[in-house]
Amino acid sequence: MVKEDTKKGPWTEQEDVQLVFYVKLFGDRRWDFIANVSGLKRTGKSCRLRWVNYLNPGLKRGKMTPNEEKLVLELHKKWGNRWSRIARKLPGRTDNEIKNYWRTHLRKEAQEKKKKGMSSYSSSSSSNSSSSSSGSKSPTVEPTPVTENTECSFHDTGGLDFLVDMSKKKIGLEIEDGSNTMDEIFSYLDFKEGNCNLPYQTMASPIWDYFPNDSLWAMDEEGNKMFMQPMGDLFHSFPFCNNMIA
DNA sequence: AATACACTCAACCGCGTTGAG
DNA sequence: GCTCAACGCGGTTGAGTGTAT
Repeated sequence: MVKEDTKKGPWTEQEDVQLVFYVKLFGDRRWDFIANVSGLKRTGKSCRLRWVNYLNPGLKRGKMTPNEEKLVLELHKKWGNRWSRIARKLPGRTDNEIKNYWRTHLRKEAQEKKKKGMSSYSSSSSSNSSSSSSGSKSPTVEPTPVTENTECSFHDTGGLDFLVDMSKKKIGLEIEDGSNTMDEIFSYLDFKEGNCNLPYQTMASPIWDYFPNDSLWAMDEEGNKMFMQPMGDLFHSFPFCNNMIA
């Protein structure tokens, strides 16, 4: 199906909020479905990309740590440009982020070291050369444990500033500084790490209380197939959504 | 202060894979 | 087994930003 007037280019704040809302509602799998029901004039592909690379609350932002850098080098040496595979070993980092990082930082570095005849990669920028695995050619490099409690977690590094600002301005959340802001936002959306992948059927989310029982689903003309009604306007029927984008 | 150049990263594109019908 | 739509991945692009001259 060819989508007419599909939007491209940078995402707006409202689109982001809307996408977060619908992913929260339906999980992060059915991207074409989400693209359709959300009313966003985006392809499912575009929605997925935006979520995976930017909106996902599990993302970690900020500079790569020396350990992460080292791990990327090790894994790239082992797997080549299998970015998504490498990304799975670095919690909170996306394939796109690692790919970009590699291209801008590490590729040059690795090439230079190769020229100099170094037999294995190791991060020169890593001051942590005394790490227990230093010099090891072991293929199983333990990733630095990256948790939401580390100092440079996504929440703490000011990701999604727009949501923060918007929350301050439009939701009325009282946020004093940068800490906890995203927690507050996602908490507000009842959207915490760890349950964002839940299929909507199993989400014990009060968000469903908002839905009228018979407004989401309808039968097709033959009456033999249920389908989800377009919900572009439904987003606006939630009080807090209107508050957010008003 | 203005300009050029370098860098970063969000987003798009094309293609291969997967799974439902 | 075949077809087609959706998904996921890797490569690439280009706008925005930073830095050097």
